[in-house]
Amino acid sequence: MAASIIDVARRADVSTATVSRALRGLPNVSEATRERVLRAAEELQYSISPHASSLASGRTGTVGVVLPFVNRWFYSQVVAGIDSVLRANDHDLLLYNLGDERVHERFFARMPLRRRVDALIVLNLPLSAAECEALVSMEVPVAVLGTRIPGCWHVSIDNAEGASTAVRHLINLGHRRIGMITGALGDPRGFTTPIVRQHAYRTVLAQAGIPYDPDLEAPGYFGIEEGASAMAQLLSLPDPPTAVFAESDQMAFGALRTLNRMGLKAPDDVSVIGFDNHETAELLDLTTIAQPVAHQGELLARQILDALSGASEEPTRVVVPTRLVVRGTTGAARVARPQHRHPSPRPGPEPDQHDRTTAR
Amino acid sequence: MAASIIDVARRADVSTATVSRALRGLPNVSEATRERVLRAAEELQYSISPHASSLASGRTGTVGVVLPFVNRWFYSQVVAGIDSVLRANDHDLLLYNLGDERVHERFFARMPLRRRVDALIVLNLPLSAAECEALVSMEVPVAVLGTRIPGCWHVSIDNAEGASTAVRHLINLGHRRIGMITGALGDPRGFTTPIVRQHAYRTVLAQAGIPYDPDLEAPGYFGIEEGASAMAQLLSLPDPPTAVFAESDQMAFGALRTLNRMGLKAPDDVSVIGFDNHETAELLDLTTIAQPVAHQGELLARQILDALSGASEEPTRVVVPTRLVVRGTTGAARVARPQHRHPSPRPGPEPDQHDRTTAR
DNA sequence: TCTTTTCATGTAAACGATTGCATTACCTCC
DNA sequence: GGAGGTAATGCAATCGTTTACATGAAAAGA
Repeated sequence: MAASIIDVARRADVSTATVSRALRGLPNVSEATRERVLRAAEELQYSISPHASSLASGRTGTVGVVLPFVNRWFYSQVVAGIDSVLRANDHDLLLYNLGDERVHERFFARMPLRRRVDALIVLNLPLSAAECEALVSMEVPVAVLGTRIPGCWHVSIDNAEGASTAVRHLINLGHRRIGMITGALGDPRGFTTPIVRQHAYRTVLAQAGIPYDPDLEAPGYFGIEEGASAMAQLLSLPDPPTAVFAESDQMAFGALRTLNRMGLKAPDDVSVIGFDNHETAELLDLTTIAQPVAHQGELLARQILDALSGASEEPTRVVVPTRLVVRGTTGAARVARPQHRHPSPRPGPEPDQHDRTTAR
Repeated sequence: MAASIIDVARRADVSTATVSRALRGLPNVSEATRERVLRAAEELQYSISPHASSLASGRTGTVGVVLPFVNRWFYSQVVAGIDSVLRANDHDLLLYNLGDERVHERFFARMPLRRRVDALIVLNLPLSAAECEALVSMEVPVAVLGTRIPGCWHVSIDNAEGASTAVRHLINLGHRRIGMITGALGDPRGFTTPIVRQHAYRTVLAQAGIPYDPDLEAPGYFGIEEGASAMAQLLSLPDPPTAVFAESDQMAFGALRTLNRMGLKAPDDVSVIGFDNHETAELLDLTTIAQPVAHQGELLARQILDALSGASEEPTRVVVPTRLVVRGTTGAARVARPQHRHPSPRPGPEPDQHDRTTAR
């Protein structure tokens, strides 16, 4: 049977109140007493009962993390970032994986985290208005990545900027026929990231005077396989793109595989740029837009800790920069192919510096 | 203020005891009453206080997962597997990332999970004898992956079998000079996986009559970068290997990168085989030993649930099979190079079937 | 009709901490 | 030497459940 605070109190010959204060390092405990308590606790191998403690104090010392996939690189990276900060501040991390649609529904029907966590971190979850409200109604600080929820702390990258940089990079290389592999779902429900990126893609093309062609947008749903299919779809066009912007590295990987299987090469046949700087991107020599992934997790955790400590009263929003990383899958557009009537001018020298270029 | 069980009791005009029973679906509650309680709870948006509940019942409904890295593919897969099973059985998952050595020490010094979880799942952690004992002394069921701890439930693959299959595959391709990129740490502390694989490598070579050469074993510490260095080291040997077995795909990726940067190709110059069947392995066309990763997580969770429900009294051990997946990075050994005195015989036809071969 | 069972419900004591308030002892200062 | 202040400690209520036990009513058996 594990020792309780009463046992410690008896052994140190003080009241349980004093034990509680001594153990938590509160003031108003004499040095002698504190030491006696500490020793007693040590000898009895006492460890506090977190449940009793939270029941009495109302604090749980736990932060819930709700996300759609633990097993994808991006999320596991963010979780690692959150964990490191939380852990350093003596908080626990309760993981909620909402991948399955049924789990998702159940979560919002039963609100199992209510009263169980001091705060919530929500990662890239498509949420209905009612669901957002349900979260807010838990009356704990909520920090959000990707999704926009009013009244919540917020961390994000500048998606418009990142996507624009990617597309501009391709244009600078002389490409005019530029496809995009999008991640957009049917119902975004507040998960605006893919929409923002897609919008940036269209805007930049328009600014460059390139006409809009809906056929050049293929859905890849943020998956490798789907990215591969999307690329196949783009290549089957009568006038296929010479460059493709995939809004996630995973989809770009799929795209590269498709090229590979069709005997084509990047960047000789098609330039490919991704988004994320996934750990595998370097291996595959993929040009991409890097975002600080684990760092965003750390920021979320810090926001939460500040909110909890009262240091941050009002929800804040922090935007972290992205960075263009030029590698081997993007290159100058080839001179016009036979079916073009007017050969396009030889592209000028690539204005982006090579490797690790910081955009903006 | 959230409603408590007392509010529900008042509204349904019963005692809190009855509310508790009705809500948990216990017998001995009349249908009429149960319905009344359910409605009252619904109307008040009541949700139970897990802390009060665990304090009173002694159960926490939470399983702790302790691991060295959340942000590596392997672990995030396992966690996803654990999560799915736990979630389906209404258990929560408390994540403990022990990557940092200091966090590790603190964990065992303070045992923060004591009294906080009903059970523990430990993934591939190098643990000292004292640490193992500390875990066992928590007096909750413990399920372990990779590490061996007496008195604990256990899931694993047959590492000896898997590694042997990998090395045999290379031998069957006619290779005689076979290197290994090992993951072994200085102090394994019970994390025997790399040792077992290394031992299998040596044994199979010996069985094939190939003399042991310590220079052919280079440490890669399960990392990409380190795998890359290990490969560089092997290639710098006076008589470099014609094939390399990396005991993890990540290290194999690093190895491939090194080859690539040196202008060499797999399998033309060096054959490479990995271990894990990492999601990226297919992309890089890496031959590897596949293990069911998420599935092992599910098994661990199921063992724990069985232990908790009393269905499994004694710790059990389940071994899941591995499978050789032949892809493009392994090929027949080239005929002997100039410096060899006697040309080795032309290798016979590859006995392993191509792609998706199941090894035992 | 009078036990004996069975079933539904209530009573109240845990569970193991935290914390507002009261108390005591000891200083300090006039 | 008494008033007032401060620091250390104790008392006891409280947090929101669960659950052993008691109770009473209805059903079953004799």
